[in-house]
Amino acid sequence: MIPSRPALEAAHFVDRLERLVRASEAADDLNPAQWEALRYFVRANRFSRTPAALADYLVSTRGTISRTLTSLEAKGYLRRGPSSRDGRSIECFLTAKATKALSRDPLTALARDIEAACGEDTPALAEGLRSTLLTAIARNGGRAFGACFTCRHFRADVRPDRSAPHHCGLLDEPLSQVESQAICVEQESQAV
Amino acid sequence: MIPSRPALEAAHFVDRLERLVRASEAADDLNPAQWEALRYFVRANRFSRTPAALADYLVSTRGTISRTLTSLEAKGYLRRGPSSRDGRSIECFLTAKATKALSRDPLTALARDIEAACGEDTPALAEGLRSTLLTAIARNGGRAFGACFTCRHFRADVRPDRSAPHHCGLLDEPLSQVESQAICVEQESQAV
DNA sequence: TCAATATGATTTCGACTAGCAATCATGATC
DNA sequence: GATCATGATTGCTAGTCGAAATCATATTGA
Repeated sequence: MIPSRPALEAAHFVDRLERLVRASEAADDLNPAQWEALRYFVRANRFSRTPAALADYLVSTRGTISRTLTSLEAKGYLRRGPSSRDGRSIECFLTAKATKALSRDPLTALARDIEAACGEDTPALAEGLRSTLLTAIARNGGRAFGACFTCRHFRADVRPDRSAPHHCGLLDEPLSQVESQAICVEQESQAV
Repeated sequence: MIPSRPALEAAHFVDRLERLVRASEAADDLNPAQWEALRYFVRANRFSRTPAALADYLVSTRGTISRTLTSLEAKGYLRRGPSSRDGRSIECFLTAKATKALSRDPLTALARDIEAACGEDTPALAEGLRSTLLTAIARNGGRAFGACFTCRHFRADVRPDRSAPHHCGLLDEPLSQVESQAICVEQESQAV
């Protein structure tokens, strides 16, 4: 199937926009892969802050990710520690330096441009891109990494604990309100 | 200014979509930069098929581009020759091998996903992205590289020659119908 | 229970890429 | 015609990536 001209143009624009972002990223002392790692960890829930999950998210290899994290840790953006859930696994935490860096994330500049250019049509654009992403991920056999609360294992308000009222049916763990908004490596769409 | 949530999400989706494309690109014997060079040259008009124009388009340096082109030439995707317009300049031509490679461009797969996901909203998505790109380029002080016929130097149907009826007022050159659709390094928006 | 297998993280290795700065040639300017 | 701007390339260096090997821990199933 040959895509229509608007579809081809849209793909080109995605490509060029991303290249502009990458050009800005080099200005800091972080490279594109390192930026993406920071962006991931700040949005990932506690089941998903591992090198392997990041490798899946970025469609990269674990070896490559390992070195990216070593580099981030050396520069003081990240701390690695053993996982309490799995003896093989490593858990990653962002430092205050990382949080500060994220406040000047070049991707935020792109978001501003989107808003300036699209105005009230921004939500429609976001929805179109979201559904495109899901289509593309399905085609490539990858994982969606959607928000926790959109998952079919999510159970809302089933616990008496007010600080963690929700529940993950897959991992059998309580979930706070904030956690339910985070992205999760295990997330699966509601629809069957 | 802090962007709205939909704007931030849209930016994230652009980022992730591009990463998926990059992951597919590695499957061929071309790397991302080489793919982008091929995509550029197949769409660039004859005033724009130079290393310097490509460097501007990709927001890269001429040294880097020079090496990318050397690599493409060694692999048989590209041919470099002297420019007839400028003794310092080099003109690049894609080979049949490049044309064939472009038919399996991973970015075309993205275009298909866009069309599958957005259906009749695809043109609206393309417009939103186009106007975002123009905003982003303006902010970064770059060049737009728009289609020739959208340029303020473009003069339609001013020549008797049916094979090249249009005219570029900046370079003082005749333009064919096909050329007027191509992207141009000199393109400037109509609006003042 | 315990061997076989799967998964998670890391490291080594080699190929490649990027940007910077220097160099050389040609064009444009005054 | 001297000076400066522009176009292309290359040496240098730092850094990136992926594949494969290695080691540790979990999981599975006979």
